[in-house]
Amino acid sequence: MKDVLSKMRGLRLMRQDPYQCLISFICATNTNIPMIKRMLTNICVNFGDSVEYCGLKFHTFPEPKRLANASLNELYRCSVGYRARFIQRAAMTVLNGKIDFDSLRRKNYQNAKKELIDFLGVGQKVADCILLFSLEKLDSFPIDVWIARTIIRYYAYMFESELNGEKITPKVYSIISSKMRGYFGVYAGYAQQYLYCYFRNNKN
DNA sequence: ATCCAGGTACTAA
DNA sequence: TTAGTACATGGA
Repeated sequence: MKDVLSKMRGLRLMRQDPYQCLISFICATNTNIPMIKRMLTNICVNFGDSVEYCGLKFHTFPEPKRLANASLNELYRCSVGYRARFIQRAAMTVLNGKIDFDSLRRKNYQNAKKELIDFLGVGQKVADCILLFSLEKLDSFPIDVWIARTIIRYYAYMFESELNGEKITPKVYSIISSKMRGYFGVYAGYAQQYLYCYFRNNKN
């Protein structure tokens, strides 16, 4: 960690819009980063508004209303596959005001996480990402395949062989999560980001 | 052809 | 509660 910190110094978390973060990470399940970018670009091009900035054209992220009213067939054209249903439902829930991100921001990690997992298409990992990237829960420690490999390689000594291979079952997720959150403390999320970026970009 | 990718829902023990 | 399995898509 000491080595990673010095090499990645300056890496920072942002406060992404929670709704955009929710939709984005619903798209991020069981696929790869280039594909995620493609899905989100498609969503913006198909449903967002076109704007011009510094002579360049962009498409905004569509408002909840626009996505909630999109048909499944329209969503399929964004190459989101089986996620179309989840995206539609999530947008509707946000539109209806059935989820209040500002209140989640005031709650602690555990309670906020419980509410996020109520979304279809949102499990522990996606919830942890929203908590860390949008809701200021810096003690959230998202576990994807890459951070899992890093932990198995460098932190396996902390576990009593509860890690069956590399498969992140919900149970294994909980075990790793609580162990890492306990170890790194209130800035566990920053620890996760530094480890993730370092070991993903350097492909060790 | 088969596996994998910033996992999750569903079902049956 | 906990394992097995299906899931859309596209690249390797």
